[in-house]
Amino acid sequence: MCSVKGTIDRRGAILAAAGKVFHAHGYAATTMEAVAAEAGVAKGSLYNYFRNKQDLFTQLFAEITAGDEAETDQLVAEDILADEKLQKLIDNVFAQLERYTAIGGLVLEFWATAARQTSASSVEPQHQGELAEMFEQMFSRWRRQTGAIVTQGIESGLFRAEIDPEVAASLIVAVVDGIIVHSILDVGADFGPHSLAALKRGLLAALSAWADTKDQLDRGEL
Amino acid sequence: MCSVKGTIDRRGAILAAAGKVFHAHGYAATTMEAVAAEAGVAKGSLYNYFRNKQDLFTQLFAEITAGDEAETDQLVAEDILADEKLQKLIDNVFAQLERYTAIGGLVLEFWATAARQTSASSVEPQHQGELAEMFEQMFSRWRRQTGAIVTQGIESGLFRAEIDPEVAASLIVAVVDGIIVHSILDVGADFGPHSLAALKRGLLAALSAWADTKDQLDRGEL
Amino acid sequence: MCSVKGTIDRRGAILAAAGKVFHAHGYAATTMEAVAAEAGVAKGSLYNYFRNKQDLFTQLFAEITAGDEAETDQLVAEDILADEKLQKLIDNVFAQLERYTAIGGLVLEFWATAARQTSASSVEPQHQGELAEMFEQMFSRWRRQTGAIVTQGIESGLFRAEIDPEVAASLIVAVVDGIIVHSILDVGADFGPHSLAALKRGLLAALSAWADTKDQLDRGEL
Amino acid sequence: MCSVKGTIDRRGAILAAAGKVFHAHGYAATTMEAVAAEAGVAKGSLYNYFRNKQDLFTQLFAEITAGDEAETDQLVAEDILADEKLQKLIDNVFAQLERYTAIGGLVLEFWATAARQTSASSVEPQHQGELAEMFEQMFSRWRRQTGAIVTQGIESGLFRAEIDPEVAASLIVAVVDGIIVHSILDVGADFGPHSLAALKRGLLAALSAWADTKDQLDRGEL
DNA sequence: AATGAATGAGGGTTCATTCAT
DNA sequence: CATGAATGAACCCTCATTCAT
Repeated sequence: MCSVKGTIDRRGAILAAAGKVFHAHGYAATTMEAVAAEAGVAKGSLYNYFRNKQDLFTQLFAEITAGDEAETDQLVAEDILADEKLQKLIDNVFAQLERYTAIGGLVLEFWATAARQTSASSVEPQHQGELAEMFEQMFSRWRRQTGAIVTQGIESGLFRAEIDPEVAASLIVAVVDGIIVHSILDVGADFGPHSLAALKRGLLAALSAWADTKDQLDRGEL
Repeated sequence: MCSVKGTIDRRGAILAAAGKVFHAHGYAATTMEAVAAEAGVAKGSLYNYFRNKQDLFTQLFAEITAGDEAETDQLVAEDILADEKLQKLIDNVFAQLERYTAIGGLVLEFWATAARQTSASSVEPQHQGELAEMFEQMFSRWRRQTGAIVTQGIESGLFRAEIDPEVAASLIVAVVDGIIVHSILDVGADFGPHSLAALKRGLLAALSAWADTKDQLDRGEL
Repeated sequence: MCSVKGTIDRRGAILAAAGKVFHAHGYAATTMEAVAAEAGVAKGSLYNYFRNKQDLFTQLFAEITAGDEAETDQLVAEDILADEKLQKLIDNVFAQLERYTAIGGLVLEFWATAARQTSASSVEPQHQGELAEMFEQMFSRWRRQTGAIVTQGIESGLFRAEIDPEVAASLIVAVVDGIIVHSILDVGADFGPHSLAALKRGLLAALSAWADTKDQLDRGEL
Repeated sequence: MCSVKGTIDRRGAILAAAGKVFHAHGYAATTMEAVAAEAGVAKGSLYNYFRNKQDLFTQLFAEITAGDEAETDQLVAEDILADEKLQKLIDNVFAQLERYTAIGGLVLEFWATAARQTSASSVEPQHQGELAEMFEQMFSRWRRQTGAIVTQGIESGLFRAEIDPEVAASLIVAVVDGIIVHSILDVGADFGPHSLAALKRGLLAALSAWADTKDQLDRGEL
């Protein structure tokens, strides 16, 4: 409405381009020129929307992860059994495996490099902190939400009472992230529907109170 | 014998320095100058031992992972029960978590960037191939060894017969690597002895034939 | 017209600077920094106009030799006697001796080194091929044009019929280039107007049919 | 006698190796390491025999040209006709064309680069002067000897009296060097026996007193 | 806002030369 | 004399960032 002719969403276009290029080449090997070319704008224009390369990356990350929190919070609040919730949670992740893989590579790389730096570099530490904080938040939210589901399961008697929800959440998140990482690394492991089912079965087996689980098994539901 | 004092292990010193600097700054942000400084040698000296930066990295990786295969193969061949073997395997990994963490960041970064690419970069593809192959081998060995243990467990009736050893191995490796990654990223999750025990318990619960597991649980062994 | 003042010809300035510096120091001893300094631009700016050092050199060569072909072709086509044509051709060369001397050193050096090689060097063979091809073309054009004049002379009865135009052209070009080389090397030989006249006289004596030449000699024209 | 076992001529071996490598790669692209490898000695050993790279090159040049002077002086002193002498001189050069080609490339390159330098370079100018002087001497000797033959020819009435021996010598040397250069550059010109004969014929035609030459032509000797 | 030429610090790598053994 | 590891100056080239238009 306010954008009449060619006033396309430049910022969006740049972010989209950045997503492609960062994913294709990694952070270090991505040049601002390549992003500009992919976005169809001039190199200098990037700096009208983003302070610098790191800022571009940070905002890209924010863009990609935006919306995840709300979605998952909604799932946590749904009125279904905890085991089903957990399965849905996992299904959701794997349904978006591609997206997570895309961003995952960047997270890994970025963390593996700049974010860990203590000294060095002419990059202003401020920006790094921004990204580090975003990472931290993403993971802690992820654990918190998973922990909530586990707690629900324990409270409803579905999961074994002696389970520590925090520990369980950490481990569950670790499995899922491990799979994502293996997918990113494309390391030979195959995570098709078969593996996915096995994963869910295994997780529930580990979490479930025996009777219930056994019943489910008997009913052939797992 | 005649070379005790003066014959310093320059190559070793450089590798050690490279390990530190790579770990601290990541691959891209590590300068050969920094490595040289850390090693206490001149920049040019690095090239007496390593063809280039990539070669230094590759050989560092080889150095760090050397010995792992034999050690684990030995474990696989031991004459103990599969569940105990699996626990030992995991214990081994976590006992060396620090070492894996050190190299892990580099693996992640490297894979997340250069290794995924076929085009780009002026780096000779040969070296990337070398490293890629080493990665591939490391992971596939890791899965193979884990799978062997799972198979042993199934054959001895300890683990449920319907388990696909390959799938199980992939998932187990994924959990473990997920934890390593989380450790690398230092993302807020705590993987102390408590979590470790829970992990082992959960894994065995997911793998075990019910009766046996239940017995063990009854005996309070898990 | 609207760009009179500010629109400096950066590329031209760099080429001019490169000409000076290459000529003064030779290819190998010329640093991009020196060229940049001479041109009054930053080091990095060179790479906005030329892909690399070789490309700069190649384009410099192309720039210098541009226009020669057309000019000489025109001479060949003129409606004057072959012996006069030949003399004009030589006069032209020597009138531009300075320019040929400037570029000649580079040609010699380049050919004497990199261009002879197929292996070695990290330089992309493509560029060398480019330059090698330009050299080849320059020399073959040179011979072709000279050969055409000789043929004209033979056909008109001015030159001896038993002369092989190709051989004669090769030799004539060799003399001229030999003189250029000696000038480049500044090796003590003096090629003033006196020598030039002697050269032309000698050449025509060697080429001419006896009767005519003798007549000319008798008339004191040579 | 004084060299019993392995005391081979190290210096000679190095020079031979240097000749090969310099010829193959040119001065700039030749590394001391490559020379050492070719010679089968350690890099450091080169510096026991030669002060530095330039010195090695200079001494190589001296070695190669040694003996030429005496040989040609002998020819000049022989008791044969001047035209035959000239032909022999040329024959000699072309009989050794390969050797001259080998050294020629280096002369050209060296002159084209280091020797012309006025400022710059950390190389001590002293060495350059040495080489420059050697070049100068080689060419001036070459002209002097040729001039002597021309003078003999004039005095004996074989060559035209009005010829300036110095100019003629300069031109003759220029032709010959031109051909050498073209051979070095391998520029498409073919200088087989046919061309060689034509060259000699042409030269004598240009030099010769008419009657004599005509007689020779009539006798079919040219 | 958009552009893209200009910048220049910095990185990886080479190699002539030295010197301790 | 022989060796070859060590050195470090220097080079080519990249690319994030700026700024005049």
